[in-house]
Amino acid sequence: MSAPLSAPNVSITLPDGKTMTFARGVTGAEIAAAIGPGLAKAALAVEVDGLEWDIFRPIEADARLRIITRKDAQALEMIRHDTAHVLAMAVQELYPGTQVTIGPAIEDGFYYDFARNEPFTPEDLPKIEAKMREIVKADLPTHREVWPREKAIAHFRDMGEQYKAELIESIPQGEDVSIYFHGDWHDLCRGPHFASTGKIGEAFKLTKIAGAYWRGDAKNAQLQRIYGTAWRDQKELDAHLLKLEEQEKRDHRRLGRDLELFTFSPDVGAGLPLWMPNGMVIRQELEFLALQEERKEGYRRVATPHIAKEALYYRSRHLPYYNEGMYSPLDIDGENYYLRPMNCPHHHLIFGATRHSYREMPIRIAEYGQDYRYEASGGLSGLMRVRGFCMNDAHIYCRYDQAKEEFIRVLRLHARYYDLFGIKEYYMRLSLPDMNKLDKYVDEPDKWVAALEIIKAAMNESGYRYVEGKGEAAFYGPKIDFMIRSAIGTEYTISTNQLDFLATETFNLKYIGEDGSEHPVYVIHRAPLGTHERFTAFLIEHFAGAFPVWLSPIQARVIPITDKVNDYAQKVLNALFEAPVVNGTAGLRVDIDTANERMQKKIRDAQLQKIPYMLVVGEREAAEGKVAVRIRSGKDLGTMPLETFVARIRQEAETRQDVAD
RNA sequence: GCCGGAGUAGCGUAGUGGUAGCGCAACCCCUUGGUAAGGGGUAGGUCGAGAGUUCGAUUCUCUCCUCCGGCACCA
Repeated sequence: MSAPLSAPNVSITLPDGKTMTFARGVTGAEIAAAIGPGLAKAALAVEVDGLEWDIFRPIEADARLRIITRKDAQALEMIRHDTAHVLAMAVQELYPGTQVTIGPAIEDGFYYDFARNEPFTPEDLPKIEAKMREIVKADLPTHREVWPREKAIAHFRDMGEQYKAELIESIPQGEDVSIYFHGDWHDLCRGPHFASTGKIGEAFKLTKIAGAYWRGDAKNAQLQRIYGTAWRDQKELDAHLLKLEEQEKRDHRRLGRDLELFTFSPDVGAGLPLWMPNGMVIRQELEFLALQEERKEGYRRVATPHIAKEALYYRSRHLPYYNEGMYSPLDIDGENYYLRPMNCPHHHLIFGATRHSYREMPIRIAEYGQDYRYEASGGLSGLMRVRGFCMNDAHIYCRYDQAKEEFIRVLRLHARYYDLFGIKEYYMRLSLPDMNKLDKYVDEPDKWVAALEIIKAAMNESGYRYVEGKGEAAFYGPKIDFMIRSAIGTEYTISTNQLDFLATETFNLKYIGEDGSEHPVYVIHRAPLGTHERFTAFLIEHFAGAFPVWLSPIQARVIPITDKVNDYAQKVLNALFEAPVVNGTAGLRVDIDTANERMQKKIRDAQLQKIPYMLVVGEREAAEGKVAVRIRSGKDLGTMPLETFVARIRQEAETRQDVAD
């Protein structure tokens, strides 16, 4: 054991503020021993100059140390990684012959991938978890050994751990590898790990079983993955589980059913949504919004067919580059027709149908276009990922010198929409080609670079922050994607803004310049409201089904207290129907509940349907020409003249802005 | 597409080798009630589809469809 020495190179600040120093080569475990049993118990690890470090690795550099205790944020990732190890230990003990592969810490928890012929079943999870708790209780000590690469390969191969051996083989020759032991069980691992299995604590839970490909490649064998969640204490774990429950309540699939927004039928087909009357309201209001905003921006609307002949998709390069995403062709009189996966080719044909002067550029062609894509069956999810959808599409044909400014204008349109909906939880991704998979992208290096420069300049000038995503580009050019997360945590592209250098060639899209000759164009593909399907799915979750008044399928419900006031209630309803609304689908969407039920029951029903306004009318209101207004938060706004309420709800519908209460 | 799980009335669910219950919703009756479920009754199911095993299948087997959790895919 190293006590403090005379040539101190390593110093540590204890939780009480005191400093201790040690010689180089000391390990965190030795430091823990030196600082006394009380602290050693609290210490889960040590941190060196802000980097995570390993309690078993000799500290060679001059360094300032800090003890990591359970309370520290750094402890969390280590807990999760250690718990993954304990999971692997438990599984190998319970199911001999199971091979281990990898098991990292992830957001909220960890997983471990196993190779085993028999599938794990949901009933296995409690057994594995019980075994894990035994291993934690046993508090098995950890130690670290460094082996030469070749020894490690031979060792794991002898054990029958083919996957581990393969992993080590991918480490460069001549390098040593570290092996971590927890008791007798050991694994190739970079570390760091705690001093013993007992440090993990009790706040973990196995959550699900899944299939996963070895090394993330569908060509490889499929492994069995066990997921778990792990936290620093029970309180954190409980809070996490509660959060998951709350998120589930926002799931658009559940709310879509409860609020009768959309449905699916096996008789129609997977991924082909049926919009119900309530959902259609949202869809139409979104389209009205787009129509208004796009008119202000100089877009002109078109309408084009949902199918086209094979030749069009060869020309557009969809068949060479995007064939897998398209439905099989329809044979019509011996000729192949395809359901269109995108609207671009049709729009290009419209642009190409007439000659364009440089003076009239840019040309902005818009359509809420219905498309069909043969998405992988396993990827379908409610309205978030479908096979038939309607896109808020437009193509902007512009001169090269206009591209940057047009791109920025589209970004600003995005921003206006997002502000309107109060969407804040998103990020922008600059989607780039993957240089290792060049066959997925058209081979025009100079044009890729030029297009990228325009987008980057547009992003810098507009000041929007973004991340880069390799391998996310379209085959015809780079793009900015707007990324959101669904209630169950899956990430989706909700909107997109793309720059296309290819279409000018494939569709011979040109304008006549000042010099009288033809010049190429850039095409901006943009869908700030994405598809009706995905955008509505997102809005359902964003608002948890409680839409602002302008989007609410039913904006107000009249609730007569007794059938004696049904006539007056009907008068209230008619007044609302007749109130003019400038925006949207014109007129308010209201109904009346004349069921033979008590008012309390009717209020409850309206509340569950998340209707913004309940207008309770009884004999008092009828006598005074008033309505008693209750909002869905439960708040009672009191009695007000009918005209006062009409003015309020009209204002909300027209401004697309609810009055704060 | 791949691995695993699941489909019983509009929704949520119970159950069985001898063709099915319950709650909510729907409909009817009583009740005329002042801000989150009044009481009673009625109707509603080829138990996802097809085939096989069996005297007999919703139940067991197979195929398909659809959904769920992941993985892969997502121009």
